Amino acid sequence: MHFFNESDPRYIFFHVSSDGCILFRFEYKPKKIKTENGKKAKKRKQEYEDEEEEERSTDGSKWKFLEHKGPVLAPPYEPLPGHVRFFYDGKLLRLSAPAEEVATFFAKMLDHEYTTKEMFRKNFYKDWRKEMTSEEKSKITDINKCNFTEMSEYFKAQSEARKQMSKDEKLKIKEENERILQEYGFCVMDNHKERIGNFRIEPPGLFRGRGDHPKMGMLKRRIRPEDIIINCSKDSKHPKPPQGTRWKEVRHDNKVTWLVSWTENIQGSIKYIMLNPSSRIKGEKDWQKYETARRLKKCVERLRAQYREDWKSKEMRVRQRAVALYFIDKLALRAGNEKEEGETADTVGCCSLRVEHIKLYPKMDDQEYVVEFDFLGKDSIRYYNKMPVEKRVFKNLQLFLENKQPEDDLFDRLNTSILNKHLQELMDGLTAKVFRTYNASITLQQQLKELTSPDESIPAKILSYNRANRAVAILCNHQRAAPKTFEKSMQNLQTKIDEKQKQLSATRKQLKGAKTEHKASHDDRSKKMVEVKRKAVQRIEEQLMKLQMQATDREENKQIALGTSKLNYLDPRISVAWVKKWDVPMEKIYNKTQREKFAWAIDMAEEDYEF
DNA sequence: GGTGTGACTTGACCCCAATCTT
DNA sequence: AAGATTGGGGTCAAGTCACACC
Repeated sequence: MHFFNESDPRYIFFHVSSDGCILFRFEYKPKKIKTENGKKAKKRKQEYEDEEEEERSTDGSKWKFLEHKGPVLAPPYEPLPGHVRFFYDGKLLRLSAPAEEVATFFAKMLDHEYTTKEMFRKNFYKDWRKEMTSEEKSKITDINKCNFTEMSEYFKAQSEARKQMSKDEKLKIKEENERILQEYGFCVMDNHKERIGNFRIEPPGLFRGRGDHPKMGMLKRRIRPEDIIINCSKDSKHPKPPQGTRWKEVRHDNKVTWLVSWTENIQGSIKYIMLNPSSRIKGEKDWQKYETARRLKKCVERLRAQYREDWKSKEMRVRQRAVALYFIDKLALRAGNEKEEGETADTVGCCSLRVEHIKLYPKMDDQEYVVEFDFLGKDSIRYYNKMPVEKRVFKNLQLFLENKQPEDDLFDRLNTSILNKHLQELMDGLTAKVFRTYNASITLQQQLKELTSPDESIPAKILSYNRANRAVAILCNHQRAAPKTFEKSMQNLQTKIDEKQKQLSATRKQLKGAKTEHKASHDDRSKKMVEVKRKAVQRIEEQLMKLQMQATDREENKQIALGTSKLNYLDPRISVAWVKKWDVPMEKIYNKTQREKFAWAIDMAEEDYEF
């Protein structure tokens, strides 16, 4: 059997009226499997299509046929060569293989700051001891007496050697990776060959949580076939476990989209292997998400009026819900589920805000009723913002704060489940996160409208696009650490600009000279010269402008990450429409992967698309 | 309601290969 | 050819939300 490799998605969609809102039913048709030629194939094709028309009905099944090769397991541990030594308390100590493996995890991280953190060291040491022989346990009693430097040096040398490999060797590795990708990186789901997202099982190592994580440094154990659940069709060719091993389970659950799962030992949560964002199943979901956000657009004013009304409610519960919703809407905060204390870093979202996270200022500078937010959100990224709010919100907040300690919940009568139940009643499919999607997308659309000037150049248009994107990223608080090389790369760019500037003035001077000469001689040759110089000036001006745009863009982007909003919050059809409207090449906005992920939108949206 | 679990989306950061510069 | 830079992909942690069960 062989497959199409080029993706040429086709879509069918229906409008379904519900509650005055238009719903879409997504029917995404990526490439078909190309089977044998001839009548038989034609007949099969017809069968597939007949099947497809009736599929995705009401029973919640996600697929009918699923076949894959299973995961790629982590490579087995390779013991260190004899010359790499470990010292305890200054004395050479030969470690057993299991203890050595865990020690190498630590050694590999030695240059990272977190290996100096007490919590990291403590957790590592505790888990490391579990891997030691009783003899090792009795000898090694203090992690501070462990010397991992030779191991660390060895790994550094290894990675150095890898960099120094010849072209041939590198090519071989590349080919091998390609082979593995071809073998394990694709599956067949309902007549389509689809790319798998993460087909490699996570290798063992030391857990590194984000922020101040209580479990940092713990051993993330090796996943064996016996830990792995395979999900595929009964009538498919089941993936084979490695010789002499067996899977934990092979199941055939078409109510879920994952192919492989296992339970991770740090939090005890389940990890999955799923399809790539370019797949039908992910694309449909993505489309659906934006359609829900568009339905919110249609009723958002009604909901806003409602929560403003609720600020006056005599029920505390309702007031809290209404203020929280106001924050979610206005500031694009996340819902804020409760978390188990001591299991994860201490971070919050809207519903889990605590008294200590906000400060109220009846007056601040020339503004009234200012709320200052300062808390750690997802991934322990700090959210800091000062916002003037309406008097009624302010008064409510004062009320919520009464008689509370800093560590008490701000919204003590509210959680995400209550909030989402309420939202569900207001609009079918509405949850807290839809507001983020809606506000992000609507902001992009508005900003694009506002910032794009019809007669600016393509680079200027791209700057406008990035600025619109940036407005969203700021709204959603998508920050990044300023790149380590930021200052330098900025400087380099500035040098380039200075040089261009010099070049420009030199060329301008030449143009002037050419003009004078032409005035004097009036011959063809001097006329040509003027033209040549004029063109040169123009070209250099363009180059200079492009550089300046780039510099502005980069500077403004120093601590802002655009990727997350682009990938997860912005209805791609807005961008596609914009690109088509202004004749900006699609590649300037979406790279190859993004174009694959958003193939449905590129296909669907015309320049008049309105979110 | 409260709690636990499962499935799926969102998120920042790291690394490396491709590309650009010297 | 070697070194520097950068974009993009991969990684895997950390969210959201639905649902089952009591």
